Amino acid sequence: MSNEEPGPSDSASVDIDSSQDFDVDLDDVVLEDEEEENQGLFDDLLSGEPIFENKEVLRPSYTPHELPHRKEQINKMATILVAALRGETPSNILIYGKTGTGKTASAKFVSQELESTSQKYRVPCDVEYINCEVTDTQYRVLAQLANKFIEENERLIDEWLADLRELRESALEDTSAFDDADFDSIDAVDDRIAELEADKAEFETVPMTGWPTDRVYSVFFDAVDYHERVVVIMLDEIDKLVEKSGDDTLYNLSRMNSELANSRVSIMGISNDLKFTDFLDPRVKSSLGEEEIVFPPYDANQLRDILQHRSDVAFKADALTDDVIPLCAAFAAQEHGDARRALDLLRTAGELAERDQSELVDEDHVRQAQDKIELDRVVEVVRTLPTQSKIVLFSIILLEKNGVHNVNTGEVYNIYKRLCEEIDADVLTQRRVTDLISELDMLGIVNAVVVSKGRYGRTKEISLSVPIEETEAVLLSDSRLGDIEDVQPFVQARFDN
DNA sequence: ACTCCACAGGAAGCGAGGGAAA
DNA sequence: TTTCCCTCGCTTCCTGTGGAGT
Repeated sequence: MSNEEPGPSDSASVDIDSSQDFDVDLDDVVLEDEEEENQGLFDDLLSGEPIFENKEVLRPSYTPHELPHRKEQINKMATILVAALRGETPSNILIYGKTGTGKTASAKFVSQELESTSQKYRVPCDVEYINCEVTDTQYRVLAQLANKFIEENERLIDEWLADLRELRESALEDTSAFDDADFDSIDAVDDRIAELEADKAEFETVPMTGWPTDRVYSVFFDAVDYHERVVVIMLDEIDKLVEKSGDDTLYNLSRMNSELANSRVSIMGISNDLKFTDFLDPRVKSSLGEEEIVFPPYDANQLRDILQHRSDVAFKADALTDDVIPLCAAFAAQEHGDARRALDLLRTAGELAERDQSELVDEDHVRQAQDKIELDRVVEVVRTLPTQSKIVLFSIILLEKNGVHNVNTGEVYNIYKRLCEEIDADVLTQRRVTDLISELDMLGIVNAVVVSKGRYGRTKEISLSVPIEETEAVLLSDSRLGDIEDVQPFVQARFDN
């Protein structure tokens, strides 16, 4: 404990010092060279009456303290999880609902409440959150959990050690300190301290990769079972985990309880996909789905409520015209009642209004925001695509630009091969290109439908579902694809065949 | 009723690249 | 150093298939 204190504060002070030095340097430069021009660069922007009061509450990362229209689901979760506070194992829970229906927000809210209540009543209870879209293999889930619990155990041991040392100090002066404690001599306390320190030294963090999975499992198991507690493991986007690496993880987690001596584990799965349990082993399915909670999509009225709630905090009074919120709600309701989308729209509309130096957010800004969000998403997705996918997408664009709609896989592959030769990239097999096209389909960049043309075989009919000019521009900004100068020959070759 | 196209997409497995342990 | 282990992108080999043409 005592040796920790100087450490962080030391390094922190160094950081501050160095950054201050840096600032001073910068200021000097600016003052010398460009005083005039820089004056007022931000002043103009600042002088416009800002529309926002607190933009943070419109961001997806913000967890509200109140979730309108989700009382029922939250109460149900709480009634199930309250068992944890009595030291019993809560039933496993499965939560279903489309994106932006408040699943994650509600679950996080409940788990925060659970943890704070458990502290109040001094019942050991931990909630661990894992997003399975990021952590999508058994190894990684177990490793992440293991490390979190090791960290938690170390923190606990430090706490206990501090208590014990305090007890030891006071006992040295007056043995009556042992009256309320579990120890009756200094030696006993010393033994316990030594024991805890040995335990702490034994913990080893799990590396990102390298270990056999069963070893990770046993480290995780020991870390959880280190002392008495109830553990709730929240697996967000659990369907992604099952899709990618099967149900082994869930099987292992759900049968843990029968082997744990001190602690109890309960799983809370959150899924976008109502049918993902179809792929599960029946045993896993029944144990996981002990309790199911469904989050229905919000309707336009509910979305309006939510937006109203947040906008009261987010915007200055009277910054919105009357039709802004209903319009955001209506747009988002079309997108299967996605509240995240609705908030995004509202925030972007506000930003656009701010950029216009307008004092009011109006209907027009919302419509612009609708387009902007979609375009931004596409640009970002396309920009970060791997090179091979970019080449495939570019092939599709070339065909589309030359008036060939509903292209099939074979045609795309032919153009793709020529492009690869041109820019000296590896040529992948058609099998692989099929997969890349499916990925583009899932990202919503193209639309690929399997159709049968009878005598003329079965293939995918592929069409672009994003604006062609902008997408092409993004692709050409890639250094490798930028080399392609004359594209005509590629498409021309197609008509020659 | 049967054929047969042009693929879709599953299964297995390879090899490079991350890393750990002996 | 060698030997394991996990992950990822990819290939090879394969079986499956809707429906126009016959």
